[in-house]
Amino acid sequence: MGRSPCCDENGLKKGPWTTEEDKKLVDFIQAHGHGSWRALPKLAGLNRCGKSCRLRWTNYLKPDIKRGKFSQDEEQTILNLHSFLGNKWSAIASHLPGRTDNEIKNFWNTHLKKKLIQMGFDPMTHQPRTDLFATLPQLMALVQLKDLLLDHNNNNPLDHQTTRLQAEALQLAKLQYVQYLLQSSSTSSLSNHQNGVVSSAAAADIELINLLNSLPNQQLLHHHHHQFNNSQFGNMITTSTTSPMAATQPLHHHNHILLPPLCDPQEEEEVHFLTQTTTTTTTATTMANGNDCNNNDINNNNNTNHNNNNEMMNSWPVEVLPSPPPSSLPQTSTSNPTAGGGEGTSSSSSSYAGGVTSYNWTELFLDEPILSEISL
DNA sequence: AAAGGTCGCAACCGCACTGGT
DNA sequence: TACCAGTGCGGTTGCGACCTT
Repeated sequence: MGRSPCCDENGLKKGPWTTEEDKKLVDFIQAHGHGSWRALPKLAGLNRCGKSCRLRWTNYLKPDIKRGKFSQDEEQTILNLHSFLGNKWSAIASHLPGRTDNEIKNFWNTHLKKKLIQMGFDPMTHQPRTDLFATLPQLMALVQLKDLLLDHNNNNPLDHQTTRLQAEALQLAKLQYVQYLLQSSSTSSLSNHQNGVVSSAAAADIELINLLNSLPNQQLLHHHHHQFNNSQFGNMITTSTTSPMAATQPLHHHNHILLPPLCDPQEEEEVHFLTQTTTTTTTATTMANGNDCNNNDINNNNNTNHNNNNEMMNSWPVEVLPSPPPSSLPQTSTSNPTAGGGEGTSSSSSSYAGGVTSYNWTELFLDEPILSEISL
């Protein structure tokens, strides 16, 4: 069970590989195979440890490695597999020819996880998060939207009613979040902590906290003359970040998340889109549908709410597969991922598909009294 | 133009597992 | 059975590129 000696013990080189080193490694492996990775560096004339050589070869230099952007199919495959394999990157990679576990892991952490969070899905379970806190990105978007609409349509300063609603919405959100923290501390989060495991669901919370931190402080304080007390909000953040989770998770700061995008945010023209909208209800619905990145015909959306919900799902191709049993959700057990849960190749299952198709943002929005009030 | 911030990816770290002795 | 080398794997970090102010 001994650990491999590390590179720094022998003054071996670390860090980025040069083209010369790459060439030495490739030439040697093509001529002799890698054999023993530990012996390889000396034989190949490299001042690196074997582990570093192995990583460089498997993650970058191997001839069959596919590089470049992930396709929609690949993206969907990753989502499907992750929904029941969890962070078993190597297992996921085995279903994506030419892609390495490292590359998939990076892609997940930088793109797909954010995407799910923005949509209100728990990236750990791939299920919709029904607590109000999970809907905060959309709630904030709605509040912002109200501002935009008023500014655009009336060209007037914000009225008191709007700012009051903004404050109420955030107060409600705050209370909901505190309740959420209390509940979760006695259930999943706590058990995860006890196991020394940091759940991605809680990581999602941190991301949302950051979102909260970035959005309303400026906006509300700017418009609301401090009716919504900044220190109150700050306390909420402080409370949350003192949790064991927060202590172990880096606080990634993200830019504003205005809408739950299903398309590439870079392709969205949010301001243009929003300022063309004439009613809040329409916009909330469109936000709920989320996928109309290239659709400027708002009136059409207004008449096709339900259809668009389906289109939303279609915009992100989902394999129609049976849902796995709960036990096959990502776990931290040490069981072999290939042994349980039926890690099939073409017949694999996905809870993700079921979760998405049963989820309706419109209902979530309009069932909230405060949001109904805003949308009137 | 420059400084600071953010993001994405390559590489590293360290634990876990396997098989040989 | 214990030890050790080799390897697999998931989490984390460092840094360059790009973006924003």
